[in-house]
Amino acid sequence: MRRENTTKYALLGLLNFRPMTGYEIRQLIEESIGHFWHESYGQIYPVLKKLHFRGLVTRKKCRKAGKPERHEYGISAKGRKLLFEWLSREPKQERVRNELLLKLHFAFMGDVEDHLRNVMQYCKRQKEKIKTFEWIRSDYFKPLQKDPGFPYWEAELSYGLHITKARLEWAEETISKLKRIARKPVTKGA
Amino acid sequence: MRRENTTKYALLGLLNFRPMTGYEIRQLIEESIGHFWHESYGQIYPVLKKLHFRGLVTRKKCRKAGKPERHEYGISAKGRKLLFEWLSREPKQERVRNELLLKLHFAFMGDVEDHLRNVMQYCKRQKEKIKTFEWIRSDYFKPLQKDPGFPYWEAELSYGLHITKARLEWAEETISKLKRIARKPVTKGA
DNA sequence: AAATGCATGTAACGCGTTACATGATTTT
DNA sequence: AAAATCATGTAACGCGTTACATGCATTT
Repeated sequence: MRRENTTKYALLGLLNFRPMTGYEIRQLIEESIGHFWHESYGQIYPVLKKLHFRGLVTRKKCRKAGKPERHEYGISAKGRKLLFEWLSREPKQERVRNELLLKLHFAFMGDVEDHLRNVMQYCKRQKEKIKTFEWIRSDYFKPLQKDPGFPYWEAELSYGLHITKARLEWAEETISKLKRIARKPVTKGA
Repeated sequence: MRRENTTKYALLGLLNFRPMTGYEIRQLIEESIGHFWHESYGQIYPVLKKLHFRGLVTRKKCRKAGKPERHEYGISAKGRKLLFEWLSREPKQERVRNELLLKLHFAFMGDVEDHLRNVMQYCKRQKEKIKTFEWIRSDYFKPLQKDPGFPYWEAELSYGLHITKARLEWAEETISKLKRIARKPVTKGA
């Protein structure tokens, strides 16, 4: 079983909203699905090229007034068919690699303070994320309420909030645990 | 900034528990840190070879009675130094790619039933995971209580529980949302 | 003796990242 | 005119996966 290039489906899905250039795709990813997906230019442009070669997207030179030349890509009927076929399939499970937890697994070998600092940093990031999510919900989502995609986007956001809050809770709990360890090293304990 | 091969640190960390063969390493990963880390043989063996070449691990032929030849690797002083140096550094942030959420983002383009099925599947897996975690806590952890690493491993497990419960909650919430959509498609709604 | 399983590895492949190259446009 | 920014790409690299190869030991 060969590995599946998911990038191509991400691009097809985005192009099914509207035609876009590679640059716009990247920007849209950042601002709309950045919480759970990423693509780099070094991936986007070659994949677009390949999709075009395979007839899954159309490509149109378009030069807007006072702008450098750009290529606008749009999904083709063939591409849409492939996208729908992929959409109907079960998502493949992500394989996680959590470096923070890996380090914690070895933490007793090193300095507690280092890991405490790491978890505190982690904790801070979760708090920031939650603020962002709440901003999205209250401001960014306003004009989208009538969109057929809205309930799904709401579900995505909710995912982010649930997970991030869980991480935050864990981090706070773990910080106090690490603080106890730092005060009372096991090698010296009763 | 070149990409960092984390596999090498994972292996060094595990070998710092005790000397092991590649096969044993793989097994240990599966049973101890499998919830947040993975390595394949095709990665483990070459990396061990490279680590040996660089003098970060020692290698010893060891043939146990009635067993095929095997190589046992152990961490060297140099390797331990590198491990500790890595341990003290801040973990690099993971870049997520959540295919389930990506599909949800495009879900309104396709069939609600497909996505409902996906989320239900996801929900089921979370329930199973929670059971596993609870088994680990009640049974697997028993003999480890006195280990200096124990509080950290407890924290790891707690991470798994927090996250998995959050995912489960989200899944249940999302299932009812999707069921509502399935009954009342937006294109026909009031 | 054959089949299965254990254990160790190599080879091929391709995804994805980082760094670099290019040119046009806007700003200073 | 120079610097910064926008936009589009290519090239090199290497991590990690999958598939394959090998050989010994145990089971049937």
